[in-house]
Amino acid sequence: MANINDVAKLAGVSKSSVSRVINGNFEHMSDNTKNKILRAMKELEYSPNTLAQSLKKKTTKTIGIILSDISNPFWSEVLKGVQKECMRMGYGLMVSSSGEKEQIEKENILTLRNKQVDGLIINTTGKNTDLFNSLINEKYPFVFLDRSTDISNIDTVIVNNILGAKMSTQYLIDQGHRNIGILLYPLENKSPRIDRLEGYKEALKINGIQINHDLIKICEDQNGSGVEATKEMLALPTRPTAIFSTNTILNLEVIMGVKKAGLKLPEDVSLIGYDDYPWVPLLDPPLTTVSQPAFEMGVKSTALLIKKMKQKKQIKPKIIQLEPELMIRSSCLPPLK
Amino acid sequence: MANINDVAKLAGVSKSSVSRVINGNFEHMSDNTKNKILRAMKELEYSPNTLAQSLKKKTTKTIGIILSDISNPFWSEVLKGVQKECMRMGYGLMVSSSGEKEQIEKENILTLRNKQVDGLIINTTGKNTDLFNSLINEKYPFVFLDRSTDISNIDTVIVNNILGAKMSTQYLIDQGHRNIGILLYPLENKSPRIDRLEGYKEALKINGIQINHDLIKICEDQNGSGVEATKEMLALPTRPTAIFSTNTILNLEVIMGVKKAGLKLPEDVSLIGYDDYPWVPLLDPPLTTVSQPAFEMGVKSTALLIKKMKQKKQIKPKIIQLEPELMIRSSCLPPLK
DNA sequence: TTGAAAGCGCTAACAC
DNA sequence: GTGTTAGCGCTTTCAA
Repeated sequence: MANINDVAKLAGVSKSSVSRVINGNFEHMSDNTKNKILRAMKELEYSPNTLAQSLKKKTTKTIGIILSDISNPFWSEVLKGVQKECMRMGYGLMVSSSGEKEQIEKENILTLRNKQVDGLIINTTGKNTDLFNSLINEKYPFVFLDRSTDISNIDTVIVNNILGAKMSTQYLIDQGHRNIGILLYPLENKSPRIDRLEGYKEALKINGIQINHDLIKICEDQNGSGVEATKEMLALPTRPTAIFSTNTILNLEVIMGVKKAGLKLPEDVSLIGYDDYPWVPLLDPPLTTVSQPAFEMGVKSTALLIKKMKQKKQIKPKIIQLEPELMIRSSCLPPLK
Repeated sequence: MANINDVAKLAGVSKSSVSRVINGNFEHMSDNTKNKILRAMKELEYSPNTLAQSLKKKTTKTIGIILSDISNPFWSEVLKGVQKECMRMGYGLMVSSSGEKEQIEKENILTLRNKQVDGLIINTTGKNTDLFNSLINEKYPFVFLDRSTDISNIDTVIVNNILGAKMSTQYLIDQGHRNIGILLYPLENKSPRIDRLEGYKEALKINGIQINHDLIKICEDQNGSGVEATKEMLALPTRPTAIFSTNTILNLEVIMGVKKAGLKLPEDVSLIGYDDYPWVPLLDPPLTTVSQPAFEMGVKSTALLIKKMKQKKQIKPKIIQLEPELMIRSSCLPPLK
């Protein structure tokens, strides 16, 4: 691979001049010099070493994203949006995944930072508060995606999860349901989970329905736990006539759980899931779900980060809240009398 | 952010010594010096600038992947495997997507190369032969993933697509089907598509079934074209009693197409799809598909690339061929008499 | 309009 | 054991 010196030598000029054409600073350059350099570059198939440029310019034109769980198809869709916006803006993208582990999240952040990426999109585990505070201190640009933390004043792209849960719970209530179960992954510090439970409770409260804690199931993260949880819930004396599932994986496990309990969907029990995909309408039964604008989340968070990186002086952080949408299909029916 | 000079100054030593402890070359260093440096590093919260290290060491410990189409959930699964193996081996990962465009693929490759990533995993559009040849010339390490090209002697991770198509076509024939339709995206130079058509034809041939070109539908890439293609095929005088779909997106479109044609799956027409996911068994009907080891493809291609990068002298390129598996569910029935 | 020289943050050969 | 020095490939003053 040829370098700037090779080009300079071949063109018979100094490397400063070559650098000028690399960076498009021709204004005061003779056409002759310029052409000589251009020709030499072509001949050597030269293209500048981005690493060296970055070291000097102190910017890599690359951002990093840290996902909590790359397994969830929801994040693939988000990633697609991130990727697209990066491409459009001429940025590179480094991807990593924390697997919901605080420690790995921390390492990933540190590694990416050392690689000098210009900014970070973080779908945080919700912990690591100290680290985030120190990033803020250093004025290192980052945005939170989908999940916020206790730390206020961070640019964030988020979906209205209270609304999503409220809408779907209300929809079930409107159909006549009173015993509505909800399945969640452990709340920990994760705002979407907390908010979805909150929205569920709010809807019940507004409608004067007592909260039954047996109908709130916290499933273990990641291992088919939703199937068992569903069966347990359906074995309850106060068996729910409807279930609200708060995660893509859980949606599938609830469907399996209901079948295993020997019950029929939606005749015996109604179901609303979370997140929407092209295949959801083709499930048996076609699932009513809360749809989140995943792709848009990716695009918006990237745009927000890039904007933040570009502005020299601190501007007031922005919280972009997107709205979920209830996709009504045929997995809900009024309860049997 | 502190740099190596700050540490050296604070510890009262030269930066060579600091560099030594960064790189773990303590053997001949006094404990005293070492401790002074360690303390200074901690105090300044120092961590080395990877960019500068890379420029000097001529290796970035980062690889790049170029996907043809990040939209397909299949690639999310592959990416998961790539990500995991990168993590395990201490490599960073840069992700880009060509959207099946030759020109964008080329730009992506060039950009990543300029960013000095140590190697590339390429799920190629199948064109860009000249570029690949020049990479080979420069001894720049890359592996092909899922698709191969005319260029021989490239490390490649691939799935046996002929077998996948043959297995599923044979399965349909065994059920008594003779009129079997196949849906494909444009073959262009894409080996999996070519091979799947080949496998389909081979199975027919072995069983003495004449190929009917009306039953081979090439759908336009990416726009619901599969729905129309299915309807057209089902309107044929020699209407197929079974359909073989060769892509995740097409699977869904065929299901929709059959419904729109007023036909029932699997009673009126059997269907085998390609690629498997947790939600496939929950579709209506539970879909029989050819399952590809997507995650494993990601892991294996990464491992192969890293191995290739590490060996100094050229070793004979390796083709890793993985096997697909037919996941039999209930979307196929013997044809009506 | 162009070139010389310093320096981005680090490593490594060499000298002591 | 430790420091000096040159240099990775580039950009950017500054001077000519």
